[in-house]
Amino acid sequence: MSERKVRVRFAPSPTGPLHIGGVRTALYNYLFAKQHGGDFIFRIEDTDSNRFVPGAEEYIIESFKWLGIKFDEGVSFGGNYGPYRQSERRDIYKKYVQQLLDNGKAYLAFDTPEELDAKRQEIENFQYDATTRMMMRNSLTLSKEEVDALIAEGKQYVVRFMIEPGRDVHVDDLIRGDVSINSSILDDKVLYKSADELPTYHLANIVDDHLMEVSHVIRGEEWLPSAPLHVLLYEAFGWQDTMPRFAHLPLLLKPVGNGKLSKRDGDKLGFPVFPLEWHDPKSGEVSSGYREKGYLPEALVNFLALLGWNPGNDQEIMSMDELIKLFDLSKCSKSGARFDYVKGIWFNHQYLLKKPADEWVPEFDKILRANGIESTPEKEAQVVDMMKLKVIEFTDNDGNKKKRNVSFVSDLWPLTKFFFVAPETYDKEDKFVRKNWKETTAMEMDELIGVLESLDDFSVESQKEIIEAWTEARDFKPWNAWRVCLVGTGQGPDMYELAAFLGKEETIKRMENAIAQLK
RNA sequence: GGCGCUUUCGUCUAGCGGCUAGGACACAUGCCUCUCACGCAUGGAACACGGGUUCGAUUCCCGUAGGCGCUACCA
Repeated sequence: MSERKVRVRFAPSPTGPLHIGGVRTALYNYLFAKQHGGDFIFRIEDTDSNRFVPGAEEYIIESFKWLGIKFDEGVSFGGNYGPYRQSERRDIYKKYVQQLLDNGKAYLAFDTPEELDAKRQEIENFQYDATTRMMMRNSLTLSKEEVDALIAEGKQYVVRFMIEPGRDVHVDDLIRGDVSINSSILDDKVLYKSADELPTYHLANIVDDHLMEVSHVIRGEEWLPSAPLHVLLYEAFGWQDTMPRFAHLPLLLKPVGNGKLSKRDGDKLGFPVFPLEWHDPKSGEVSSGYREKGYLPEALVNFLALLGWNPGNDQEIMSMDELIKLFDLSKCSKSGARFDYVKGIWFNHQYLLKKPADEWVPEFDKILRANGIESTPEKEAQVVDMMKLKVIEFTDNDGNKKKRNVSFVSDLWPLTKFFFVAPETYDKEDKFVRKNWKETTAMEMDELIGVLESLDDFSVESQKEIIEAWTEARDFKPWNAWRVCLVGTGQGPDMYELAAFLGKEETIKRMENAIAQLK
């Protein structure tokens, strides 16, 4: 193929929020474009006026902004190949439809939806193609006068592509190699509808890709069956020399059960399928988003990149720049990938740990405030550092109690409440309390209070020196009971660190309170 | 039903004729330890099946079975 400039596009239809599978498709296009110094185009395919959803376009743009996937041209980004919204390209399509009509590659069909339904009832596996088109109402069977009359009457019609049967059509796919099908199984696809004066996907897609000089079409596998049709269209226009190269990506499958990942699966199974939270303008329904769940965009990108592709070695953590460098269409897998969101959580954990504590603070502070706690960034960063390697308990979808690493900033709250709020009551029945609070403990804690009170310097080092000398002399381990006093149960960081964080006064206050309650 | 794509641990995958079939997530165990952990170490776990081709198949070919997709005046 000719060595022309790499230009790829992501072309969603604005029928709702961006699906996570669409995000991955866009990501691969982006990686491919950037690796080759090419352009990445954002086109809106709104040729189905019935399915338009307000706000979807803005949502999609905001999603990519959050993810760090940047377009070079397109709707809202400018460029020299516009307009980039298909509903604004009506005149262009009309011209090309006419060209096909003039060349005898397409024809007008007047069959109403009802008539078509009737035919489908009448003939099993009815298909509008070479075997049936001569029994339908179209410009092939009607006289020129009849056709003109129908149009003059204002009768609605569609333009159908005339598929020549009995030909093996080959698609050279970058991921799958040569794919061929016989043109006889293709139907005479509708390319244009007079009702709304808009083309269908197939026509608009080919015309736009050609006019926008798209070099590679990287899209989901669901398009593979219609790829031969697209090849035929390029031929019909005489554009085969500049036809883009195709790559059909494997689909994202449900984590459990059968079928591809759908918009409805997400919240049902406990994970988002959309990058951003989506508020449905019609139903008012809210679907969760990765951003709102506390995912880091770079973690989501990394996770998604590896669902259907890998660099050929064991490397898993990769920045966007590394992905751009390493991405390779020929290393994409061919079969669908189950969406393993548990691994997504792990990716977020990895990326969260790479962030210095002060970068956790803004989000952490928000959560604290929501719980009525005011603190300082310094203190909050300290807490993050003490607790970021901990584990959080959660309930999975089957109602089982499970544990996992701190993977989201929001995981911190249940683990860190005691840093800011003293335990109000002490539960004698708590397993940890029962095990570590013995008859003599109150006395020992009293003694420890005495030791702490003697400290002028309440730093970790100072405490450690004095307390350790004391425990050696007395030969016992006060830490678990001390933990009960300050935390209320068996959680938290190193005791010296915790005490130093709370300060002498608060530490002793909590201890006295515990002694009084647990007596 | 028709057509196409696809098939390695539970999951994501490496492998591109000869390997004790590798890694990661998840799971289990041990070590560490002032709690829960992190970390570290260890472990269980896979080539769908049947024919070929070949000295030799996880790898190439053909079937079968399973999975996925498409089959609209939706994209």
